[in-house]
Amino acid sequence: MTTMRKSRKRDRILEILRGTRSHPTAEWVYGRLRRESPHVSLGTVYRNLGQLAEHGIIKRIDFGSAVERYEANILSHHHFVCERCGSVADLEVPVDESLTRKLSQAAGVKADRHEIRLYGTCAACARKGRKG
Amino acid sequence: MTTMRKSRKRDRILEILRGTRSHPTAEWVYGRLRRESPHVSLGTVYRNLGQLAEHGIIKRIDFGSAVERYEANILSHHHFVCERCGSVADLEVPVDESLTRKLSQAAGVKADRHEIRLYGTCAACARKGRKG
DNA sequence: TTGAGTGCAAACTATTTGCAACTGG
DNA sequence: CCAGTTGCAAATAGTTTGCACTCAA
Repeated sequence: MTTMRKSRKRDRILEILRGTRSHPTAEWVYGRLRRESPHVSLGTVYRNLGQLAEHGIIKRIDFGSAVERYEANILSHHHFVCERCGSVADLEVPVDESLTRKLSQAAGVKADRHEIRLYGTCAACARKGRKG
Repeated sequence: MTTMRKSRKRDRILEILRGTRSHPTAEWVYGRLRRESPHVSLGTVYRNLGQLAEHGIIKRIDFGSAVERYEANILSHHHFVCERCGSVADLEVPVDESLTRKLSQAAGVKADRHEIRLYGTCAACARKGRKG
């Protein structure tokens, strides 16, 4: 993680992201930024979003990898995701179906299911030492 | 969603997936399948995994899109994901931090945070009609 | 001055698709 | 026989990277 110098582009990218309630893609941010900086490159947007995320100023939301994963267990269940190696494991705990209704009502949305993801370090990675 | 004929390859793909507790990628399944069918193509694996998922026989785990999304809200919060259009919205409900510990203990893993994702149909999509 | 930031284009990776041959019902 | 399945290769889509140039500290 390198130190961050100040940059007009990055500032604007952050402002754009802060100015929306949606959870935009890099492409969307690029489109917005291009209105004021027609020559900005998509690479710059990716680089800056990545840096901002690395510094904890914004968040990237996905499973930590863009790769699709599949599982044969189609019963509702939750997952544990290792933030070091990206491995995924099923949680051996019962799913509280009523939580979907409770959360939906509280949040004012219409959902028919929910999934919980626990994030941490898996046993294998923990064994390999504490450095990141 | 087309009808599914029986196919040796698809049967094996399903068996391979059922034979692991990991949550493999298409590439991983491909590697396994190639041990017994050296000429199988990656396209076949993708097509079959996709079909099995479409028919609800297996599950695909991700946000419904392989595109990375970013958000400026770095405080812990949950999300609502529309299964029609893939849009993501923050849930305006407080996060129960103690749930991380409770779930971790019950599942026997070491996690330091959790995230809940509600899945359903967003208001905009619901308005556009019931067909899907 | 010097290392970070940028535009541009090329490279990469994961996934999808067109096509001709094959196969199950 | 006919629609679904497959291998192969080419095409996409999203993301990353090398390079030369610019800019901030």
